[in-house]
Amino acid sequence: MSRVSARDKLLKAAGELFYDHGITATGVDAVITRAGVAKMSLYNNFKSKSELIAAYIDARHQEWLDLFARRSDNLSNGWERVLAVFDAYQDHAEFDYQNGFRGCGLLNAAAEMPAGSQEREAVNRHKQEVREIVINQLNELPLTEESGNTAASLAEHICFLLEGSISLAGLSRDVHAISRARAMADKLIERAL
Amino acid sequence: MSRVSARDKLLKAAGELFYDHGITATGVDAVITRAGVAKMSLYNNFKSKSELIAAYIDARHQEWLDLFARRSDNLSNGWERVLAVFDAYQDHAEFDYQNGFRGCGLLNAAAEMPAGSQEREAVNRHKQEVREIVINQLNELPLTEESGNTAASLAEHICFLLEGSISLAGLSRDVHAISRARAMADKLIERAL
DNA sequence: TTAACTATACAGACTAGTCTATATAGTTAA
DNA sequence: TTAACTATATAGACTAGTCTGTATAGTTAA
Repeated sequence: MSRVSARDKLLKAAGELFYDHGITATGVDAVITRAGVAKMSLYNNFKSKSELIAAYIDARHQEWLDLFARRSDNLSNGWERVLAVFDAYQDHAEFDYQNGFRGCGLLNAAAEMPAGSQEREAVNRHKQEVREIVINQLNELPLTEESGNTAASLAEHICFLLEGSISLAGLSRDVHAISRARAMADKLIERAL
Repeated sequence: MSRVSARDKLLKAAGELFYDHGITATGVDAVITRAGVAKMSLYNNFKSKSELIAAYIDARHQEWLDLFARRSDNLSNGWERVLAVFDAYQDHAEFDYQNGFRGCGLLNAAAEMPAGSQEREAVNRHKQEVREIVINQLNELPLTEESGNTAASLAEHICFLLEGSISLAGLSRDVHAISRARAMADKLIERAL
């Protein structure tokens, strides 16, 4: 009957609870209850809560890559594809969250973890990958590199706008902040050409 | 002998532990042990852990206002005082944290709290106040308001850079990201004059 | 049969918060 | 000076519940 594996149910439930209430504040009992699954199904699929957290971080990373791919697939140039990075985050922000938008799930996860932890490193790698995507798209454009305006530095500026706008959008419950940041990035690229 | 009040010891200990390990992951026993204080001294000074958290958020807010005041006191114009906002965060980032820089303590605190909670609202108010400080400083400058470049929108751009750079600086352990964001803000203001 | 699942009980550490009783330092007033 | 009072601190036992993780026995479906 239930052709959804316990593992997938657990990842879905953990995704919702971790995002809404935070990771540390979410107990494994809450996860299995929401998943509608036995406790041993959790520990048969994951060695520990830590491993479930790692899988959660991986899933969010993959989810964003998929959203970006869908947004950028049919676009013709790097400029549009940089803006699609914002669109992917916007899509993410507009998911039907149980208790409202709370910013980037990965940044929130990192905020709960100690410096140097695997979890923070995993989130760091995700953000580096986003930045590299932006750099690669900008490198396709004929940037006029006057006044030290390299693709790398422009990409960093755009990533600051991205992360800052998502955090503040989550805090102020104003999802439009992300599209305003997108417009700022648009103008920056225009000026750099 | 010990002329430091239990309350101050508790706020200091909570400040360190909450920042380093997160709020939910820090138990009240850990706080009183680090403070070197009896448990009843916590509950004589604070009604609950929630109230200690609220006091922690207040203290971080006040701490930033003090850092900004010290950085901006002897500056002569709004341009420099906007850049002093970055310097205040940089000062904050260079504190001698027990376990390394982990970004903005207030944003991290908000990341652990559910949407709509008092704690998130308090952090939101802090960020709004920072933004208003930036707007007020920009309003002292003769901005050429071509292409919709108002003080408010320029301030939002600068605040995105601020929050984004702090989060990414904490993740990548690269505190210099904040000064690179400062340089970006500097160039933005220059262009807007 | 094999593998993945369920249900439930359990261990042991930890959680926030309360309680009683005691110590000490400073203030007030006879 | 002495005594009473107040405020703040201490130690440490205690409640009632939650935490992660394990153990065990039974069920379901390919």
